[in-house]
Amino acid sequence: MSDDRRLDVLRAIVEDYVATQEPVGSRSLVERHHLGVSPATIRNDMVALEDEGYITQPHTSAGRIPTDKGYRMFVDRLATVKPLSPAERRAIETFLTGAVDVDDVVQRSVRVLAQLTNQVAIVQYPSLTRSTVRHIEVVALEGSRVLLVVITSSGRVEQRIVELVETPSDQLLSDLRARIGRATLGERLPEASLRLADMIETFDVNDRPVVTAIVTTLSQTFTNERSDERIAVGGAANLVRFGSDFDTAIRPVLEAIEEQVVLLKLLGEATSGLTVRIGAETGNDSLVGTAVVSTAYGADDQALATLGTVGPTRMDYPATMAAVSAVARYVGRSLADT
Amino acid sequence: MSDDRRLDVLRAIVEDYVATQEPVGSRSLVERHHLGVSPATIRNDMVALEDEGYITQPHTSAGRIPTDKGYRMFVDRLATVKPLSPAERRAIETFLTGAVDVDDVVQRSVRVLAQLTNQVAIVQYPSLTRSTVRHIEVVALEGSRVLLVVITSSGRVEQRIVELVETPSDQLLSDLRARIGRATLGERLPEASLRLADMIETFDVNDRPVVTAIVTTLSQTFTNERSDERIAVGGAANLVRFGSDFDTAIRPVLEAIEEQVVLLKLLGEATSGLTVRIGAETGNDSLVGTAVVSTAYGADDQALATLGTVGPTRMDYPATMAAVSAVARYVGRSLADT
DNA sequence: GACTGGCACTTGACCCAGGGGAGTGCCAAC
DNA sequence: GTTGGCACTCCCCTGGGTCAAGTGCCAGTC
Repeated sequence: MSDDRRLDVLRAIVEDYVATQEPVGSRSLVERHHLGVSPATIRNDMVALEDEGYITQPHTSAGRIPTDKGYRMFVDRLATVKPLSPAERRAIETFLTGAVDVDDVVQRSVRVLAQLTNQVAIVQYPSLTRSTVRHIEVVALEGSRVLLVVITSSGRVEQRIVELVETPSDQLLSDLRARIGRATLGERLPEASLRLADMIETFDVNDRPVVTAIVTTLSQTFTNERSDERIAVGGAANLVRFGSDFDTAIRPVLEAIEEQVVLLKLLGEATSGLTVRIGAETGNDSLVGTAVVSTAYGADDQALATLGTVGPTRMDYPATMAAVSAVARYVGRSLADT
Repeated sequence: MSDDRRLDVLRAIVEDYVATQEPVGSRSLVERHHLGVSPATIRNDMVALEDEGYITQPHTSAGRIPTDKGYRMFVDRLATVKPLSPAERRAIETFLTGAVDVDDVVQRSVRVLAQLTNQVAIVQYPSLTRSTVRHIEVVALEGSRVLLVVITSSGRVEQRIVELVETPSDQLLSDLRARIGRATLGERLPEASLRLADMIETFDVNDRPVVTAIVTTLSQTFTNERSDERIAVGGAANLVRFGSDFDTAIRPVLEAIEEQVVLLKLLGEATSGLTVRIGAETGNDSLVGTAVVSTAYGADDQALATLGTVGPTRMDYPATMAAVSAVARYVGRSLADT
């Protein structure tokens, strides 16, 4: 028995099942793919594939459907890249150009990704801890309030208002501004935070209260976990495609995308490559039958955060993978411009 | 036949149907409410209520369910206010205190509202056009880039980066800063935008390119429709409660909450009072069986934006209405502090 | 005139059996 | 290794029959 053909059969089963959503039998398989052998032969291959755990039958007299292991094999060895159509490329481009700020980029990319893949799209906001400080501004407001603005290399702008106990002198502020700049410019945020902490003692004791208040607020902003966890979700309407059984198929996903923590886990570590996690590989037991396609994105060569889609395991992997990496590429480029 | 009792019957039907999700018959009605009459009498009342269009039967031999008109009557005349429990009050309070910025306030309130009502919660970000300018900052960045920061009375901070053709002098910038401040401080954003436009001609012709670039960007920021349309949605998992028929009950809502424009329409105009829109009153044909409870919220006495919930018409109106107005109150207070 | 008990009627929900069809596994033959 | 044939399995659909809930109506009572 030829090993090659057996893999061809697996590929055909995955493709057909993804297309029709129905168990695929030996007869329809030979009809739709020119395999050059009879249904009986295919059946032999099928039992072999089933023995190895790549496919399974919902019930005795039904066709076969791929198992998670089958999908994995498909993704790893059988899928051929499916380049985006020019129309799709153009869609991404027109969607993302015209974004005015980082918020906008994220919102738009989540929309376009959901639309391209017909799945639920997830985009993590550019990570703070992985960016560097591009600019810090300290602005006196009315009274003893001070506005702090941090601009990061990823174009993200964070601001905080600090209520001070006394109104600081202009001189102190400009001094502070200069020293903060010297200490943090170009540094990664976590390091910048450390540098700032060291800085407090270099100031006159009288100024300490003001300096401390400002510097610690900045530090907090730099290491603020919450903003590192920000996530945008889109395409919830595509949950329809998860199947008809609401309770087992749709509800868990709906619940997962409400929980930022779960979502972050799903997206996974921002490794640079495209990652596909199928079924149990998602690390979430309640998400049987769902798969996550994710990748890191970043300005330049630096990974800033992750984005991806979550959909049913019976998804069009080549198309989804192409869309995810294309959007990631464009988002990275778009952020570099901001 | 007593009109009073007939309304009592309607109230009982609404309450039972909301509680059980099943058509309610004359027998169970007299059992669960001490109406003091026999099922047969109730039946007579029921045909009257049905003739007037307040209730209907799914099929000939089933119990009655309220029509949209019935719910409306219930909300308008029959519902008794159901004050929040102390635990619920505390939940709102602890959820909203500790919010670091406006973004955070909105995110948290959408969560708490969804949790309290077990419905889909919608919170519109504080409107820009209805706020006034609290502070504007113009900061020179590296090269010929300039950072513009706008702080509004609602605590919202918008920022834009402008790429200029030439590097402006410090003197020009501080002049600009002063004049912009004078022209816009305390003004509503649309008016501030007009004032800025008038300002350009008061500058030296040589400075015009720089001034124009900065001022028009500010203007755009003030009148940016997109940010006026920003909305947070939460509690999508509660869609479960909309019923079991995915296509007719859940999908339309899912689609609606993906579309900002539709959402904004749903929330409706930011009138000051609590508004309940039932079925067709939502103005959206595909949302049969859903109702929207919304209200304006604001700092001080000024309406800034709207928030609310969308749920099935068979919802617990008194509880939902109480939760929505309570959250609105707290959000308003919380924004005033920021 | 309002209320009540009784009763026939309607109708969806549930259960069960039987036929049809798609697909399989196995086997003997090539 | 491949193929056609064939018996078998099991889901799906349909139809009929029962059941329970609830109604509408009517005659009688207060």
